[in-house]
Amino acid sequence: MTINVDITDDHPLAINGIRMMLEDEPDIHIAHTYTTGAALKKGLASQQPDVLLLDVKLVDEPGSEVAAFITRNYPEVRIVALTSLDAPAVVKNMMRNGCIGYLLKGTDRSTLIETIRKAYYCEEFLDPALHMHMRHVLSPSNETPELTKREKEILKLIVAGDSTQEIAEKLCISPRTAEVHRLTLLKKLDVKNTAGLVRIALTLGLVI
Amino acid sequence: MTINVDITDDHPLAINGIRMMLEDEPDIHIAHTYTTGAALKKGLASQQPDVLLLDVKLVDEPGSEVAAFITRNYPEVRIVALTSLDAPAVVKNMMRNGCIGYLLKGTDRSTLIETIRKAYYCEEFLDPALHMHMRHVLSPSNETPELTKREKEILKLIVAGDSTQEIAEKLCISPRTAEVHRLTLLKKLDVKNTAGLVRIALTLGLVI
DNA sequence: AATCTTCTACGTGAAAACCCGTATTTTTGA
DNA sequence: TCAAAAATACGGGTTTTCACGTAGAAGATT
Repeated sequence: MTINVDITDDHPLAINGIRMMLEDEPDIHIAHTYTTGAALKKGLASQQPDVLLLDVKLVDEPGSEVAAFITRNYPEVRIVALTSLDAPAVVKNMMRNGCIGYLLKGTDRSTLIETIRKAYYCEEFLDPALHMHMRHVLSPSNETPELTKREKEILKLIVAGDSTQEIAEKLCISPRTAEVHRLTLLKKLDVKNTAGLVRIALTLGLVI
Repeated sequence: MTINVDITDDHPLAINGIRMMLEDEPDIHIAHTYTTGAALKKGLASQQPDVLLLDVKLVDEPGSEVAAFITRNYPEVRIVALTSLDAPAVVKNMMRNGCIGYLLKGTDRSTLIETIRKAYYCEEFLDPALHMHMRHVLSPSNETPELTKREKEILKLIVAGDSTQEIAEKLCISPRTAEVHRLTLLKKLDVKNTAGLVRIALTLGLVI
């Protein structure tokens, strides 16, 4: 039995690091590695791995959206998020989008291997480093509402520094409407001002 | 002749990746590796490398400040920034704080080795991937003003979501003064609103 | 067909942010 | 030591953001 593993990380160095950790395992085979979400999607079209190690921050699109895409189109691929981000909202976001495991990049070799084997058998695994704080976060009572397409659009413009007026002009909508979206974002992301929106958007990888 | 190299990166995986790239070079010896700025500073107190590979984003403090600290206290250490950030302002910031080289994490093995050797002989080296766009950026006519200690303090609070009023209370200064600092930041960083401040601060690693 | 969500649009008012100044004290550095 | 830079504080004004509403149209889902 051989577990085929794909790796997607925008840092070739990180890919090398993972490869080094796995190369002595006879039952784990690194099939393909990708550095962008686009390359990954293209590669998956022709061949799917058993387990995919997926970075949360990619250069071309948010890892959460890549995960959602894969879950929708290739549900048999077990996705393990592998990242340095340990914010509860990030973990929540990735798990909700179909990841079966979540590892921090500070993980050691044996944990990485164990996680891959568990993922292969469709067993969920969270990094021990965040297990403690995550249980209540991942409970249904603590759901971060998902953002709509429009809201993500607005959020990107806010991060880019556009005012409500400018957003309205760019999207050809009323300033009132743009403002409503802004206020909805404040509530959904549970922050109180623009600074919070930008910070959340950047740290959660909601925008590129 | 052996070049002693230290590596500081908050991702152990990245450290492994770098180590793998360098382990077959007889003249390069990896002396110490660190995952935080604090650990690096502590280690440097007892032993300094010839060349330090330094990530721009660390968990405990901005890489630019670590670079400034090392340049001030251990000027004989040649610092090579090694990061995935390719924004002109980031490069500028690191070079100004004493780095002699700047590599992107997408770099290949031979470039990494060449850069380390050049750094050892105090030769400057910028990643070819950004060489084109950087020349004019690094010219003296295009200087980003440095932020004062107080301004960095204010900036952190802004990123944290505090209003001018709240900042004034926390720092025990007049709201007017807090506002002046905010406006100074807008001008120095050449953005037009709070969203821009937060974005710049986070992408440049000015705050943690 | 009915329902739910999303996107759209509007009103009002308070708070915050932003832009133009001036000016004193403290700190830094040449 | 003397000049420059930084930190402090204030006035008056416009623009933007934020909070509290209501409500119709389009689309998806059940």
